[in-house]
This record gives sequence, C-alpha cells and structure tokens, in this order.
Amino acid sequence: MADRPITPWAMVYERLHAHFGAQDWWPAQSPFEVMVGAILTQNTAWRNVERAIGALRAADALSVFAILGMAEADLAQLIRPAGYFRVKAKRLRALCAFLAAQGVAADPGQLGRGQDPAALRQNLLVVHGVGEETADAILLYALDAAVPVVDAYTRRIGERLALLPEKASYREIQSAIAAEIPAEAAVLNELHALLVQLGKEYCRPRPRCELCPLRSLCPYAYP
DNA sequence: CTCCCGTTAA
DNA sequence: TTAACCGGAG
Repeated sequence: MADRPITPWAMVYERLHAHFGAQDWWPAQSPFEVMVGAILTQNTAWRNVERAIGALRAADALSVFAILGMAEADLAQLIRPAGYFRVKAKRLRALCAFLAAQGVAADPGQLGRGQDPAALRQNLLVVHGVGEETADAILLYALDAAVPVVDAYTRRIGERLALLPEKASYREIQSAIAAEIPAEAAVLNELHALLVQLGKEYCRPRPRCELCPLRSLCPYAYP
C-alpha cells in the first residue's frame, strides 16, 4: 500500500509506516507458535510471553501433542512468566484439543483449509479462552486471512484520533477499518503491528503527544 | 463488573 | 509502590 492515502485510517497507516518502518509480525517460528502466543499475550506484556514460549520450547512442549500429553499443572508452571498461568494453561489445552479435533494437530497451519474465514472464526470463538481479538489474531497472523485485528491500542488510538465513536463494539471498529483499508492480509498485518507500536511508545494511557508521528492528525494532541 | 497474575517501567 | 501489559470468562 504505497499509493496515495485517501481515507483517515489509510493516512494513519502511511504515517506510521513512514515513522516506524516495516514491523514484520508476528514474531514466531510457526503458525502454532502464533496461536500459543495469541493466548499467552492476553492482557500481558509480550516480553513476558517470550519467556513463557522460551520455557515451552526448552521443555520441548511447543506442540499440540506435547501440551495435551502433560499435566495441566505442569503446563501452568512452564508458562508462569506470562501471568494468569492457571487460566492460560486451561486455555492452551482447549486450543490444542480443538486443533486435534479439527484433525490438524500435526500441522496446525492447515487449520481452516478450504473453509471460509468467517466460518472458521465462528468455530474458534467456541474454544474456551478464544475471544474476538484472539480469534482474529490467529486468523490473520497464523493463517494469513485478511481480517483486521482490534485491540485495546486500536480502540484508544481510534478514539483519540476521533476515528471511532466512544462506545464502539469490536465488530464496529473492525468494520470501520475494513471499510478504509485494503482487504489484504499483508496490509492488515502491518497496520495492527504499527498501532501496537504507536500505543506502546506514544499513544499510551498517559500519552506522549509531543513527538507523536500522528500529532498533526490528532484532535486529542493538537486541539 | 470482578477475577485472573508475573513482570517491569515509571 | 503503582500502573500497565498485543483479553476473556463467569
């Protein structure tokens, strides 16, 4: 997406990409690792997720079979650095049970092959511990489906830029973005990663508007 | 709405 | 010492 920005969200994309450069997400070595990371990063700093994934890898536990084959309490101890370790252990097991039931335990990247993303999303949402954001993160970053991922950063940034209504639902935000950004996985991938970066560095809960790359677009920073 | 929870920046 | 962290379930 290097052409002329037209819509507000496309403008945001252009500015962020110019400022931060390509983000090259998701940081993972396999689709399954993306899925695991998507669960582990729920309301958790990525730094701590890396430790948990490192522990899983060190224990040779980064597979559907390994996770289903170990005691939940042992799994919980391995992922302890990611926080919420007891609930997340249960969620990881639920995810793995789902992958096994879908017949893709040996190759989770095959999940949803020949199925449309909307149907797969519905199935994912049934899995314990998979909500809308986690489902969409899996669709986009593990399976390359052209689905916008909406998170707390997206909402905060969108609200401050006045691109979103105050109490917009997940689906409303997703639709607003989909209407303004090309339906290409590579672009939606990059957009979400860029928004996360902005949310961490500038558009924080206590914002740092002075050097924000979106300052001139933002009524919050520049009233 | 509250709980889940370790880790680190401020 | 607190606030925040690439949310979701009950």
